[in-house]
Amino acid sequence: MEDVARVAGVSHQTVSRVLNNHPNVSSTTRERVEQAITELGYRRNTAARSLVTRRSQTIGVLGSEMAQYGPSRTLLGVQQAARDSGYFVSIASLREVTPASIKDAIAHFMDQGVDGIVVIVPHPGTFEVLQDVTAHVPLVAVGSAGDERLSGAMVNQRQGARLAVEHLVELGHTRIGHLSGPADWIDAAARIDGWRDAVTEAGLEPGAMIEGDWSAECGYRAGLSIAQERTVTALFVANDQMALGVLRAFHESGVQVPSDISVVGFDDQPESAYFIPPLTTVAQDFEELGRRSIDLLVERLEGGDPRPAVTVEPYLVVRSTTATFSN
Amino acid sequence: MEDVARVAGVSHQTVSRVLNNHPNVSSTTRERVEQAITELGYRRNTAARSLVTRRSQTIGVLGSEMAQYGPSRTLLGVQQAARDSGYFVSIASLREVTPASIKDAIAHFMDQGVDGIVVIVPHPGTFEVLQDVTAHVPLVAVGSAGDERLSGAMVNQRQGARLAVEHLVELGHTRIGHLSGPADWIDAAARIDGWRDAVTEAGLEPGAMIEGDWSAECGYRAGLSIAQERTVTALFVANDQMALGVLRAFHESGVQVPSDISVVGFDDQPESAYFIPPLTTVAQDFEELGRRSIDLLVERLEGGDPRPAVTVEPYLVVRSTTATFSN
DNA sequence: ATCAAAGTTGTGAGCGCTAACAATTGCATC
DNA sequence: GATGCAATTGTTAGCGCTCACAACTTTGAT
Repeated sequence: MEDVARVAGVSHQTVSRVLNNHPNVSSTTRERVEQAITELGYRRNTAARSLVTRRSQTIGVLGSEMAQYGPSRTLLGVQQAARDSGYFVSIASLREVTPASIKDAIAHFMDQGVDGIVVIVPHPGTFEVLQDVTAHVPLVAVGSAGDERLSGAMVNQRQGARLAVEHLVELGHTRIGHLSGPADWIDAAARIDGWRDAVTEAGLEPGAMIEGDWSAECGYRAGLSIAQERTVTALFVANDQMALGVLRAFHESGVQVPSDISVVGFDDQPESAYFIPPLTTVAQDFEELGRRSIDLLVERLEGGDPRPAVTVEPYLVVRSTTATFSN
Repeated sequence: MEDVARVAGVSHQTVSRVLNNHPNVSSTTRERVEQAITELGYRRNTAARSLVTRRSQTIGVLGSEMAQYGPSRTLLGVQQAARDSGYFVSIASLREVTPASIKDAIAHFMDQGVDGIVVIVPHPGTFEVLQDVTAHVPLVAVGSAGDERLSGAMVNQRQGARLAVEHLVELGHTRIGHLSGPADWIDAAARIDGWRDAVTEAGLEPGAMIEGDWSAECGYRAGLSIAQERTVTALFVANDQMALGVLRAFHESGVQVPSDISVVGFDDQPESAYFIPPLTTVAQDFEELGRRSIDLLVERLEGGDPRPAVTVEPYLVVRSTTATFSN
């Protein structure tokens, strides 16, 4: 910086002012300094800057299940938005989600001196742990509806489930089952509620519900038992991976989709359009979710008042696993 | 730090020595200092430390296609290994891979003052761009076989393709086609070579090859045309997503898998076991790939000599899309 | 011409840490 | 008991930057 100052014929402080866009710098000096900067290829030292400003321009992203479609996609949005807002993004992904591993990761971020933290951990216990932690920096949890202080953007899961059910009701189905995610997951619970509400509102009895674990394997097993019992004519599955397993189980069991049983998934992964048959599913914009969460966090970092959580709306994508029921 | 020193009754420098595991500190003082540290909940300031040591303990990870299975999985390994080695991980994922966006991301990392960079960008042009950049820090490119100076760990793609072909040959197939990835991608090219070599070595003529783009959609289209022409009895597909599309195309065209045509994929995504029918595929350990690459980088960061690239071996997972050919 | 107010630039200190060196201590040797 | 050496501890400076404040320059009104 001293070098730049010398070349531009000003003091180091003036260079600093140019760099920080201070108002009271004459345009001629500013130009001279900027020229010196490009001439010398000068880049300001982040460590020194952080030392005095006590801000690192870094956002920590705490994630789990990062190999899955939803979270990895959300991370993409988070990362892009953060970089666009001039922040560096540091990540820590949890191999296993335990209070200890969460605290460990938060400590890691505190050591690093991050300015804020985004949590992309869809597990239920997470938020209680986070409340204890009090990281001394703003913290936003993607998809959490729990605590006002730490809730980021979230997808209206309930509405997504409603969309799926209403579609099935319109097709004339009266016995609509649900293969859910683990009931203690926030998202899974919301989808269960949405399913039950929408079915009830349509004047129907909720069909059988099976609690799954999000995996294709468990979808397969659930599918086999549903195929055997045949108590429902339509099945709302809480994610596309389980739906894949269900489709295979039905295929093996001789259950025709959609003529015997209709199936609706959730997530709209890119592959879902190529399932056999192509999957009708509820799409959610994960990247947007990430982006919005960062916007919220950045606003808070730059001194804005905590705003209410924002909601991203899902939408239905109709493909070939749903058809009118006519028995 | 001054506070800790006061509590422990020593100078700040001694505290620093304890923190950095310097040898010449008596065990009694060390203990006293450590106790003071936990008592005060002291954490050393990274920015100040970086300022004087000129190292940030941060590794930058440059990625693209992060929503895909392979890259996101690799990132997981990279991230874990880096954290285990005491480094922070900063990420920048490219929305589109262009020389400009790559240079931009590298500049971002240089601004941040990362100690080293890992590149997880499977696009071919990347490496030429990286050679220009000369980031002034060690740089490792995952999966690159090109330049000695920047090659990290890589999967033996050629061997993977060979495994797939040999399996098909053993089953009695003589007309083995290939649905490849974009031919200018490093991985795709290696798989093409491996396929051609293995087929030739078995004393056969290579069957038809179609160049795809990794997507399920393109697999679907390729599958339709292959089903129509029926010039091969076995198809080696360069990734599982395209294989999914192929399976659907065959299903729609009335081609039975595996009795009419056998199919082998590549990657072994978790879903592949639930395709209809379950996919025989070549598995590769992406996390290991990431871990090894970081090990290489860290070694270089800590002053080790540049070592030759390490190789991760893939293996075949036989499921239900392959069967003996007997016509 | 004189002064106040605003605009512009420079000076000095210090953020929290580590590296180099200086000072002190303990201990074996002569 | 004096001497030398190693082990341990303390002192000082400075990494590159921003902040608070001081100093200077311009402008326009009196």
